[in-house]
Amino acid sequence: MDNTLAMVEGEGRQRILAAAEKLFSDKAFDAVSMNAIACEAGISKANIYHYFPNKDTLYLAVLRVASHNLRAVLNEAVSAHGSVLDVLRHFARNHLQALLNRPQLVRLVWREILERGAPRAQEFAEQGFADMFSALVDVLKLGQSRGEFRQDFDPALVATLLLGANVFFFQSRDILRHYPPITFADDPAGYVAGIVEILLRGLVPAPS
Amino acid sequence: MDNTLAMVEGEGRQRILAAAEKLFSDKAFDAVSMNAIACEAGISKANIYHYFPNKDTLYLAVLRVASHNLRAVLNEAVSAHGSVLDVLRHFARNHLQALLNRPQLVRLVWREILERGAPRAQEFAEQGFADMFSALVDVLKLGQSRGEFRQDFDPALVATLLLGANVFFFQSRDILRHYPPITFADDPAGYVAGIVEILLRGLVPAPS
DNA sequence: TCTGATATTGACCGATTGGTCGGATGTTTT
DNA sequence: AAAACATCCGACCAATCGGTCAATATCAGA
Repeated sequence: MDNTLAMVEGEGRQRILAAAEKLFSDKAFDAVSMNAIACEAGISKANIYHYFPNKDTLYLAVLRVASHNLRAVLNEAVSAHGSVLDVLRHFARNHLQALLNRPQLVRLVWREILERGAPRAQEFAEQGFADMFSALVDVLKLGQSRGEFRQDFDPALVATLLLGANVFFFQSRDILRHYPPITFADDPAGYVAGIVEILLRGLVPAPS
Repeated sequence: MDNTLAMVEGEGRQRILAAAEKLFSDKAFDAVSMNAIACEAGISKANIYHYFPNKDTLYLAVLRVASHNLRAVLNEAVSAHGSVLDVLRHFARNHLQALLNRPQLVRLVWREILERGAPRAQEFAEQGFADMFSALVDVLKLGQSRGEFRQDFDPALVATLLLGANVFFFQSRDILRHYPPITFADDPAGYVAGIVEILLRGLVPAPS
């Protein structure tokens, strides 16, 4: 019976996890030392080993919670209502906004996806993908069954296209920014709106 | 007057660069030791320092040549002729094919883009971007001026969308593969064809 | 054949790495 | 109070890190 201060069950653990998440999201696994993590967490290095048996386990734990949180954030951003078209628009906008709101989590998980030879936690990433995909594919299928979308495209392909556009925007935002003809680098909402509009209406003028 | 064998001016240099490129493309900077590079190149570690003053310089050199080669490969893939529509299709297909043909180069450059706090060679990446973008934007603008495309979209935005779709496909191909509703993970040509078709015609049925 | 320059190496260096250990702090339970 | 427990840390360890250096091997031009 004391939650007086700093003793609320696993407080030390979470301090370590938070510090590790912060550092691992900026630099790669080998570029982050246990010393740096301990320093960031304000504890001693040896103390980390009281909670985690080794560096890999700690990293795995960080990745697990990060993936879980990111998944929650993204799933939360999905829910919408109204016409299929509105749902699609909301989905795209909220998805990108969620990515931009939690850059640490996104970078952490995405780096793991890109690293080779070490499928340490591909399962996590796949779970996140699965959720996004199925939700988006469902929306598209609904649109098709309602006749609001044409029937002759693969919903999974369009889902890939849309999610990819958002992820790409997130990843290369800094580069896009100092590139003259691009005006939407700092206007994610405008970017998404433009993309969705193009997706819906296409590049080719409608036959009159 | 001897190119008999193994003495063709900077042969040692290139061996080192090749080994470093291979290792750096799989693992991050700190995860690759000079020892590993020397071993991969079949020489001694000390010998590396005869050609490169330190690890950073070597990495920079690797990134420089990789970026240059990637840029050449991508630019080569761009050239096309025929109707604007055909040019666009060729562009998209060849661009993705170029990415898939040189996964090492792409991963190397792209990792550098994603790493934080160390803009070691962002210039290289930006150059590659600039080329692709301007080429693609030009195609789209041409289509607009010819009236083959509608006028009310931002060419830079569509270029981002298309390039992003390809990069995203390249990056997350492994994940896409073991995801049931996706049938195009091993069919890049089909993927690109589907994407371009959607881009051109849009999701919404043409008004009859 | 001598000479100067370029390649190449093994041995070594200080620093840092991930990880261990014994003991010093409490806190809780008995 | 004392045993039992979780928490925390300074000091230490072997291994590896990036990097240096003196010594050799190789070879072109004289």
